Amino acid sequence: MTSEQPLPRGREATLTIAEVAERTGLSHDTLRYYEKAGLIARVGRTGGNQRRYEATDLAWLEFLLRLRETGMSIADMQRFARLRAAGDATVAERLAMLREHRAELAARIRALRRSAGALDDKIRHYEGLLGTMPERPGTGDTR
Amino acid sequence: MTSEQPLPRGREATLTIAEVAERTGLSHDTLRYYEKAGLIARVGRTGGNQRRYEATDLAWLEFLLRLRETGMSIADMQRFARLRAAGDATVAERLAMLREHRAELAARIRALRRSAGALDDKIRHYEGLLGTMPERPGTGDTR
DNA sequence: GTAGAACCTGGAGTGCGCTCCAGGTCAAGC
DNA sequence: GCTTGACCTGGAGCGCACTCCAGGTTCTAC
Repeated sequence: MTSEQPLPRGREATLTIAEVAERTGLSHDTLRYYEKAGLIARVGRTGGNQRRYEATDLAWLEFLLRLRETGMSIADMQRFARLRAAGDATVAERLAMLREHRAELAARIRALRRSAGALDDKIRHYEGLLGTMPERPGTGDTR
Repeated sequence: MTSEQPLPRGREATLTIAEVAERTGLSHDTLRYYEKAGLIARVGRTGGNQRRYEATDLAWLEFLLRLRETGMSIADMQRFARLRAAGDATVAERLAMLREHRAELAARIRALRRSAGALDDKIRHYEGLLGTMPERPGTGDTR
């Protein structure tokens, strides 16, 4: 044992990049890219410079994934991450960002539902052309 | 007047690329790109080779826009357009494409709603931190 | 008939969000 | 101690869906 003790707390509490990739569905490359881009703060390292993610890193990544899934750009996530890193003084601004994003998301969902309706019309039109019965009435009720 | 009569039917019935761009929100470049990519059949031309769109072209473009809005890739729209161009024998295949796309869309909408809920939780968390009243309860009811 | 705006083509360039690569270092099991 | 697989870095490359450009032609209004 040298004087180096890379990870003080419970040895079970950290994850390798492969484990985080598995849990999040992100690739190793994307995880490194997100870190380089400043979406996540520099992750803890072993003495040999390999990443060891903590639970908080994982939780933050999962939040980022939700933002991504709802269509937030990397640039906006960078802005949010910067605010978060700047501390409590930015809470109001972060809240404003989330509210705005939430409103855009609501609009997107409404637009998708409208388009879904139009798609259903088109599908019914094609079914009429074929004289086909609708397939399993109610395949995915999203209206 | 030469022997050329570029557009036989009613003169009011066709649109220039600028007019179609205005109506669809697509740029001139995108309209030409879609044509080159085979998303729309070659549009009618004047004697001088300038595009004159007909009502059916516009209707098809609007359908394509709906597919695009619901997340269909250009490659898939190309496939659909090819089937359409091939005639009635492909109706069943087109219907299958639309049904599959519709199912994916339903799944996407469900995922977005789930994420919207998580976002709402986060927003409430931040509101708690600030001791703020929620802003206009019910800004965009999408749950 | 002419000016200026609108349009044409082929092809290069752009921004986004990754993804891949080369050339190394590190860690874990035997 | 060695092997083998996992990991590291900086930077190049990619696929998608456009967007821009150069250099030329056409249309419309006067």
